[in-house]
Amino acid sequence: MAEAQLSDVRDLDLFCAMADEHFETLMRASYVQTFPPRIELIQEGDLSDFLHIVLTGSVELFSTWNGRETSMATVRPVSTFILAATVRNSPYLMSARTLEKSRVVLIPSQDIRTAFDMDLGFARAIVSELAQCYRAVIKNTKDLKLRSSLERLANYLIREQHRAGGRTAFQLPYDKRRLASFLGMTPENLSRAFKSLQDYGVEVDGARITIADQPRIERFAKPDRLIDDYSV
Amino acid sequence: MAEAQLSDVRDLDLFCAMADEHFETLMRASYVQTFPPRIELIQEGDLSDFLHIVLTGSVELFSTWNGRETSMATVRPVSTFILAATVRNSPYLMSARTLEKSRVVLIPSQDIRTAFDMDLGFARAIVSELAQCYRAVIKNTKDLKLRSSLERLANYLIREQHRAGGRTAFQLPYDKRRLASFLGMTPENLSRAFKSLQDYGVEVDGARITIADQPRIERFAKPDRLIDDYSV
DNA sequence: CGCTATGTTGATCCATATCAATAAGTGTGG
DNA sequence: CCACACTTATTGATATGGATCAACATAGCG
Repeated sequence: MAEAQLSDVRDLDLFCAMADEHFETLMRASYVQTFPPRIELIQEGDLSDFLHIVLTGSVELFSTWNGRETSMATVRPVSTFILAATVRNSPYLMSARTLEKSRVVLIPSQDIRTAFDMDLGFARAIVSELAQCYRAVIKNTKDLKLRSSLERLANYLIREQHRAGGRTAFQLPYDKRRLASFLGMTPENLSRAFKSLQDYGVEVDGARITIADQPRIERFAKPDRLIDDYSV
Repeated sequence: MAEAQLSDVRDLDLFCAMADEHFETLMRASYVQTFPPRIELIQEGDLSDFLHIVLTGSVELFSTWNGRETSMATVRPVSTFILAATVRNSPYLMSARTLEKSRVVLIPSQDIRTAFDMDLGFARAIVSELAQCYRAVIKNTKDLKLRSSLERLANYLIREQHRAGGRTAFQLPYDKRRLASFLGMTPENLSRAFKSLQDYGVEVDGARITIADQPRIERFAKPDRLIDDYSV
């Protein structure tokens, strides 16, 4: 693995408290691979052999049932995914596919479990990461059950704006079809929802969003730290 | 704490691998309290001071936003709740109220974190528990996003039947109003959904449900281990 | 034994899905 | 480098699942 990438991994919350020796052992056991777009990295139901880390590109987590499919999350660099399946040694509950050309680290699940037992800092980090993932999904459930699709979109845009550094204009990070699925709505309904938000000072030009009237959209969206704050 | 209750706690997955000494320290720092029905034990947004364990009775986890409320889960004996907030030392994302008279153990969050650092068996159990909680919420999200309300009800009934030992007849564990909210629907809609399921051989008499034609309801519900199996 | 909360049923409304047609990109191979 | 195919996005028309409103029934409970 290239030096720069290695240090990106090292800097992850999950690894930064780990002893050098243990980290190096883990990395020696790992693989780095570059995948083209739209490659299925993981199929739900498969047994968890590796913890995955996205170095570059992006990966979509999605699930299917009875011929239907829904987008569950998008993983962006640099972060891990399917940690829960790894530590429980259980089948994946979600599938994963690259959205674009992506570089991914694969760490054998067994080595993760071994490192957990040997390194208290790493153990603490795993717990912290898992708890954060849990809380993120709870927030997502609240978003889904307590808000209408228009409210979900409005709050999503406010969160994305925040993630883009708070600028009034920013780009949607992936296509609208996926966004619709992530927000639990159809592409047609998303398209109409964007139009409705024009009344609240949101301008849409393709993937470029401009929040022209911040107080107005926030008055409508009512963002809540117990749903929308990533840090809490 | 009474001997029988203490051993119930000891037998929890979370504590059973823990050294005696550490478990006793934890229990000495804890409180046991009995609460009447409909008491709010936790308010979302409050800081997490205690890990809670339900010994008897039952506790509802719910969330609110903008004047709306939704039921997130029901905790039944003997299990813990809000472990994630405890380990992250963060505000609760859900409120909790007793549904009936309930006996609850309160373990100071700080003692949990101390025990984590001293006892590898406990650390492993916490990780395992958190990962399981995470996976439960993911399953719930898949249920919500991939299924109609009728399908959610049908699968819920099949799961409850399983939990009741697989008998054809069983009781709903709490009132229909809460069940509706948990399933993400209105009480009126739930009432009609129950009527619709009569066509699939489900008989409803108050809180008593009879699955008269198991293959029929399963053909409709299409239960899936990656959504409905608690053990996976 | 009434009172209040819960559950049911009917009528209606609304948010969102579905179906259909078109437009606009986007990538590929000739 | 362009033409074609294919996917994505938009828009309109319509259908429908589920919500809301209202009335009534029922059942715990003080």
